[in-house]
Amino acid sequence: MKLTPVMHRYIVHWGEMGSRWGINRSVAQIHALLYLAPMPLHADEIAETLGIARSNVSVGIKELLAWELVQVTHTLGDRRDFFVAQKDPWEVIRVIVEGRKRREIDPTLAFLRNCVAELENDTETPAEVRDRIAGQLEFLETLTRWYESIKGLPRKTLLKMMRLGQKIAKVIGE
Amino acid sequence: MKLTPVMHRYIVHWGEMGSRWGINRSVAQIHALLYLAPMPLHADEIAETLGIARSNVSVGIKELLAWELVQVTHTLGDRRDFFVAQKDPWEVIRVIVEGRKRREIDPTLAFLRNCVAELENDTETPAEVRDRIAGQLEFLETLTRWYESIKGLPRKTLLKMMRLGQKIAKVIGE
DNA sequence: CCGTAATTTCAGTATTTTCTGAAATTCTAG
DNA sequence: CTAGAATTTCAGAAAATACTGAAATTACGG
Repeated sequence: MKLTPVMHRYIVHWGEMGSRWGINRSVAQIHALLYLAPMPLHADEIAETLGIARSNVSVGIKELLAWELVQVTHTLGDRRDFFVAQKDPWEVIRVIVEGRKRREIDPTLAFLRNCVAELENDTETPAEVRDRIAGQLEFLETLTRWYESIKGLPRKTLLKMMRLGQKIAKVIGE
Repeated sequence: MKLTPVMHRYIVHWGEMGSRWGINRSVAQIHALLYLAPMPLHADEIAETLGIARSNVSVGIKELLAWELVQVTHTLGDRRDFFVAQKDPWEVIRVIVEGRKRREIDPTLAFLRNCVAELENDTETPAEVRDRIAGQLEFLETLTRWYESIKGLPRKTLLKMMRLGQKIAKVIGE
């Protein structure tokens, strides 16, 4: 796919952002390209457009499929896989947040619970350390409970809640 | 500082988490250590406890100071710098979110605005691409406006708003 | 089934990031 | 000032991560 200068800059920026957040640059670039592309692309075209190896695209796409940020489609008379990205930014963020929560926050919660349980009868670790870990666990639990309760709400409701929050802030700020 | 097994595991876990989120492992470990430590530590002690080079601690600490997650303190009769971490988990998250917003989200917003402006009279880029970028920009702006309005609210108010959200979710969910 | 196109795998290589240790610099007590 | 302690800098080494290309596998039309 031919990239115009703006598209080019967009993809580079997104790759850069990705790597700052612990996402492979190529993966982020593939995602950016598919996010912009008006039509489904096949792996060879992605590789050629981004100037990376075909095999690299294969691995990257697999990751994006696992994240459910990209889907496979097909055309009649073409055996190749074509890929399309989720185009709704709200949905993109939702999927990323949910994924990182499941892959990173949930295991951390389990880990902290385990630490706190062990510290129950651990006499060598200072009490202050135990309290600190317990406090952090409680904080994370508060946050995730909130997230779990609101994550399924329709977008409209979320937007209303955000506007409500802004109003409250305005009143308090005066 | 002598690490008990739980402390050791905690620091390792935190280092691991850090690197998944684009934070240098040593920096994350130094932060974890100072977060647990009941008293201020000096650089040599940090290096020895974590088994990393003194110079590495120097660089890591500088970064944590820049993030304002760690502060320097001194003791009478001791020329060395001692370091303490911010211990309140709410404050830790607040500082991290604010920092990443300033360093990454704000420049991205500026970048997207620039893209949209250029696309005004760019005939070679498909209209669909322009709309996509504009949509993403609007989304990000909605999110940051909300964040900016509530970020200064007292913790109590935030907690109330979270509980309110959970109630709304419960009612809608029924 | 067969032949070929498409895709995936993965060992080796390249690149990027992180870390070290020695040297330079800064700081302070005397 | 000066001496030594504390800290920082930074070039080079080490480690981690990402990428390539060739070979293997899979998938499909005929």
